Amino acid sequence: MGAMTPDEPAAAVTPLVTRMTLAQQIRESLVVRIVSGEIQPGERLVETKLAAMYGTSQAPVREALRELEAMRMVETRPRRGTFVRHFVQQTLRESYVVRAALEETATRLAMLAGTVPVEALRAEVKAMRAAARADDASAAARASVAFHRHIVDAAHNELLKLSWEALQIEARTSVTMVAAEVKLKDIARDHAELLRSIEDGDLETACKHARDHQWHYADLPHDAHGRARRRAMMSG
Amino acid sequence: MGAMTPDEPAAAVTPLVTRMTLAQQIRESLVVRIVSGEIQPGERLVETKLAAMYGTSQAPVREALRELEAMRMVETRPRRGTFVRHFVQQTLRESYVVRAALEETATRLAMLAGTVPVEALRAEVKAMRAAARADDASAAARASVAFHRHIVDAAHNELLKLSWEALQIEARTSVTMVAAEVKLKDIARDHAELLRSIEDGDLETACKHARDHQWHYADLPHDAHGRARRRAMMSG
DNA sequence: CCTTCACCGACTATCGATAATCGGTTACGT
DNA sequence: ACGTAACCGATTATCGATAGTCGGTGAAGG
Repeated sequence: MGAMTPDEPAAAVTPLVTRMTLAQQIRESLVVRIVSGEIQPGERLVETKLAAMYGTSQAPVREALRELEAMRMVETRPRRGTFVRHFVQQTLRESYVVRAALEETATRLAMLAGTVPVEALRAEVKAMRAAARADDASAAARASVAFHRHIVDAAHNELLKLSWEALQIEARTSVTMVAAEVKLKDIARDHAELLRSIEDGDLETACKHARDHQWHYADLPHDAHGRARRRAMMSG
Repeated sequence: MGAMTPDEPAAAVTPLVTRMTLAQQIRESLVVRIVSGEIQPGERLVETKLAAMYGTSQAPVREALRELEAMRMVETRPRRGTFVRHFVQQTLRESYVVRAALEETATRLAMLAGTVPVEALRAEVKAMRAAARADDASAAARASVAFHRHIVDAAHNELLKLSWEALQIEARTSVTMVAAEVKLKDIARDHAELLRSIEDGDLETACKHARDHQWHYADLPHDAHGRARRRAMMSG
């Protein structure tokens, strides 16, 4: 584990941030260390060690761990301890299928409620096109995530949003783009098509489009971890 | 707050349940009390009071509250306290929509892979019928959850399973049954129908059935808190 | 009468210590 | 040598006590 030692509350440095509770600060720190890879998947997080490391008692650490658990970044077994989840355990492939489920529903809800933010979606597609021209994969990924988040938001279902966010789309999207060598222009095109079907107002078609849009990615080659799933997974 | 006073850990009463940590026991108790309405929306949950009430220290109570927060049943503002959400009932409603999304997909995956555990599903339906005859709502709820869990398991998608479990179906199901005054016989019948459509092998029909099955509950009257949702939410 | 500020009581956030439990290890009986 | 039971070290779950913060209250000032 790292050597980070927040020996000082650094009150002067973070006059505003110190408003956060210790637990929150510890949580954020752990998130960074996990996603950055400093803390390896499968690694055990010992409460007392962390407490010593951060210079606090066990209590705030426990709380931080609980929040991480809610975020699905770690796994806690009573009286056993908490462990960093294996990223492979949640393959990219799987995430796309779940995204498909949630986003299809989000599309349905948003269209039924007439709350689809068409303008915002157009803007994101535009951003994707620009990113494609500039060959900026990162920007394209961001726009794509924003596009889908707009839809999920428009569904006005907090729990749906929560579930969606829990998938940590951001963290996975960029990976896919690189691993699957997706053409940036194709991304822009795909989203434009999805948007068009939504604008057309045909509920079932749009929903199916939303679903297939994601299932498509699930079927792309990713990496060594993603065990090949049967082709049949592509919806008929 | 209510008058409930578990002055006794009731160790003799719950020899098995004691395997759970105090925090978990407290959480379950609070869930019941909140969804049953004993604890009103907006009500403040004072950690020290609860600790005294349950005969524990503040720590397990805090943990229970954190879990409730993750479940979106309460809201915590640092150094302010935690309050029961006003949207508990709506959240219940929302959960059915999300369940619908996930279970529809689970059904699709399981059917495509040919891994639907038909026998197990039949057994659960049978259990529901028995529960209906015995007028045992608790048993019916358990069978229903088991039924759907079988399907989700059969999809063989870890992340889907994870997302589904995160909805805390158990905690919510019993509530709906009471709150919505669902007829136990209807439950058995609904599941039997869903099962039949799966057995028939018609993918799209079964999927739609799986979805409508849940959306139906989302549309049931719950209580005064759940603001009515537009009928249009019922899928067309 | 309305706004400002120090003070007060109520609670939360955090601490340090203790009780309990888990997995592994060692000693023992066969 | 093998299976079983008591023992151990490590770590979590829980406790009881304390420090600090928040909202409200009432006096002081305009």
